[in-house]
Amino acid sequence: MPELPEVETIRRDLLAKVVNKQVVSVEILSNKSAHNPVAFFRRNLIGYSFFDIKRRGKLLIFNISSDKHLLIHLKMTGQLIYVDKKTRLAGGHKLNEGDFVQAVGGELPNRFTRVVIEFKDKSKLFFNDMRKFGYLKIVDETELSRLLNNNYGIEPLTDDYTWNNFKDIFKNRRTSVKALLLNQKVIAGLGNIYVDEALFLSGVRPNRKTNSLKEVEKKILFRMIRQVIKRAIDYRGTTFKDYTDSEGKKGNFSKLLKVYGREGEECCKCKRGIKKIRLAGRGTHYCSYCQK
DNA sequence: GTGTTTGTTATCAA
DNA sequence: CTTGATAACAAACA
Repeated sequence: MPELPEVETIRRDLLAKVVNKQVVSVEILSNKSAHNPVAFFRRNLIGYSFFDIKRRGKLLIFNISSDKHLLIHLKMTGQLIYVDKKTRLAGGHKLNEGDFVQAVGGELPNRFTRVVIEFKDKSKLFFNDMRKFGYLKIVDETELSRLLNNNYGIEPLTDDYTWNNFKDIFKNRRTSVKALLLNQKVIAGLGNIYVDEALFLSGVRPNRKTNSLKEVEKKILFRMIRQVIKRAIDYRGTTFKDYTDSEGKKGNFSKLLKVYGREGEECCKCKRGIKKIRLAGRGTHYCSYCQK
């Protein structure tokens, strides 16, 4: 379940690993995963390289050394794992730490590998995706700006993330604060895990209507969202099930989660039980004492 | 066989 | 027109 911190971790890692390396081959093992005709997809990658990697919300944007861009969305179970020549020639992709999660299994490609991009230095980038929700798509400048302009709200780690912009997202809305924060067109990058965490850190119940939040609650939420996102990036993301970084390693933020996945456990503040309900169609975790 | 997991979109309703 | 609520998608696991 890669959200902003996980996608950002992958972006930073891959910047150092694949930028300015020429693509020499592209294997598409599942047509569903590449959202272009196969011939178009291969023709627009082979022979080119990526000169930069950007991110908007949970979407990765690889700038191709042409006028095009490779979009990669991991959705729920997507992974991008990079293996260099040395590791490949060593006869396997197992890490000493034994850190590969189950879905990777230590072997690449594996049965969930959908796309493989090989670079001139014999390194390879594997796109694994158990559930085939994720995708790779090559778009031109026009389509890219259309997508970015229409689908993404304020971005927590940029200069756009100001108190003025944040408080505006509550205007003229009356849904639950959980649904609001999950809406990528309102605020980009949060998913189920970090919404629950940010609301706990702010002492706000997920089912509160957006127009019921007091100014001070919104202010705390504004700060806590940025804080939890930053901390999670510092810890290289959260692995709850399938997420791994570009080396197949798990994220370290999992043990710092206060409510997500902790149904029935003691609240770290008040020692009462963490509750789990269904809200906005999602499993929702909170403390009914600490969150008002 | 059933329920559960979630990012995003489609669809329908208000 | 806008906004919201919900189903659907897909695959695996308990």
